[in-house]
Amino acid sequence: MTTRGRGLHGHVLETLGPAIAAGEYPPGSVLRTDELAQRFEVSRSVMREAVRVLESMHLVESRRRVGVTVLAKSEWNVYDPQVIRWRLAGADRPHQLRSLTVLRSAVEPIAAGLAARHATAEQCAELTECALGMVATSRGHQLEAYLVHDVAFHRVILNASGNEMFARLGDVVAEVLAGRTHHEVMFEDPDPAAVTLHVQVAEAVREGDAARAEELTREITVGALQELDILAP
Amino acid sequence: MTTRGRGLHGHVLETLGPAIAAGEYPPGSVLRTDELAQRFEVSRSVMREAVRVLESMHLVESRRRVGVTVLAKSEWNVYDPQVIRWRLAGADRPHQLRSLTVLRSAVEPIAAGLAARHATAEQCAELTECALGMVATSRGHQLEAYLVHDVAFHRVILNASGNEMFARLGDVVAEVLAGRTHHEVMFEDPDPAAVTLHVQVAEAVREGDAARAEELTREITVGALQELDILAP
DNA sequence: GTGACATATAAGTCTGACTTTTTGTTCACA
DNA sequence: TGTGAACAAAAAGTCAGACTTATATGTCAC
Repeated sequence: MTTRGRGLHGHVLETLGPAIAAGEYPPGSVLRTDELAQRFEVSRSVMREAVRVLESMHLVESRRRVGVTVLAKSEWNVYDPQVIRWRLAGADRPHQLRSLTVLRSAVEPIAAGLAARHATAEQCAELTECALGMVATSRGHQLEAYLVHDVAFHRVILNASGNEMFARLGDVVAEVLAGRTHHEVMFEDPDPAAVTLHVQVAEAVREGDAARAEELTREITVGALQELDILAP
Repeated sequence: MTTRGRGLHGHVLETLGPAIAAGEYPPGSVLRTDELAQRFEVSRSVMREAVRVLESMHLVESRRRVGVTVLAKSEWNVYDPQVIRWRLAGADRPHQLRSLTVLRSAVEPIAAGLAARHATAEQCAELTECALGMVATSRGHQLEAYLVHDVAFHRVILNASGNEMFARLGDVVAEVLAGRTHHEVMFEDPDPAAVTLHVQVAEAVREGDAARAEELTREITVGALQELDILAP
């Protein structure tokens, strides 16, 4: 699925990246390019390219006479989709999933409000279609099919907001929703109330009712927070 | 300030990156590594490292027998701090500033609410200090000094939220605030009402009043939206 | 027009030699 | 004993050149 492994340098990244993201090398650890090149059985040039990419993600820092130093987590480019994927693949997964869910809860209501203002007729149609798809697959253990429509729904909202920063969070939301279905508690059919909320959001967007779209989406994200026991008492 | 230019490859990036981010090469444009290496008077290895970094930002895609293709803006990693800086430095600046301000308006109120719950005593003290600094410099054309305190204030809020995704938006907010002071309308002293709001947010966080901190911060961000004529009628 | 094949092209890879920066040590001198 | 300047070693940085591989495109037979 995510195994693109474009070229040798890509293969190195897919091994070293997750390892660093999982915290296998504590901050301050020092690696040497030559040694890494030997370990991965690639030439120094290939290894250097991989290190450059890790450096651009602020996962490591390369300094002369010292080596390649692993940086503290607080330095990482945590919005880099690849970093997010690497972290979700490792031991940090639960923590990462919580952070992302909180981010979602901040962004999506505002995005829905904007979508109600800016959505095109086509986007409104897509949204309704997604919502109907969710209703149709909400019973009878069709969790995978339901997930597809759920992800599509939220993607349309984020895109329709007209804000490029929101639009680029589509992958993040997809990852969170998939995580919930595949790894977290989600044995039974989805909550009927949540399904209804999605239908109502689609309605509100179609009617251009920004305030209602925002409020309804807030209810959806509050539900997501509660599922992870992130309370708001 | 931002001119780190670490190594030759860094110098290449600082020229090529902004050019691409500014849209000088339309999506689909094809560059050749050898040609670029000649143009920048560096070896192919150095050029390749630079291309790899641009590729990790999804600004370009490198394919055999084709070359280095510039990707559509919708593919870019718009949360990469370097990409944000490059775009802010170019013709895209106004558009970028608007996107980021909308993002701010979504995130900061939620972050303030969380800060009210999670802030340490030290963070509360810092916050109060920042707010007082803002008050002290809010009159008499001390715009630069005011900006320093303003940026610090919002950084503390984002950090105190305890959410790493929010915390990493500190640079973004700093950039937006600096942009407003340096390039946009900001000839006179800051709005006294805004200053008061910051003081009140500090209060609310200190008292652990999440709902009030959130609401007051929302008022601040709504003000920022209005300054850019992003209405909410 | 369709499909198999050949060819040219540009990225990808490897190697080895050389340069540059920086750290840490050593040694002289106050 | 402490200070500092010179020195040596280590690791990244840079370069040039030869070679490999994938692939877009054109060619030809059918």
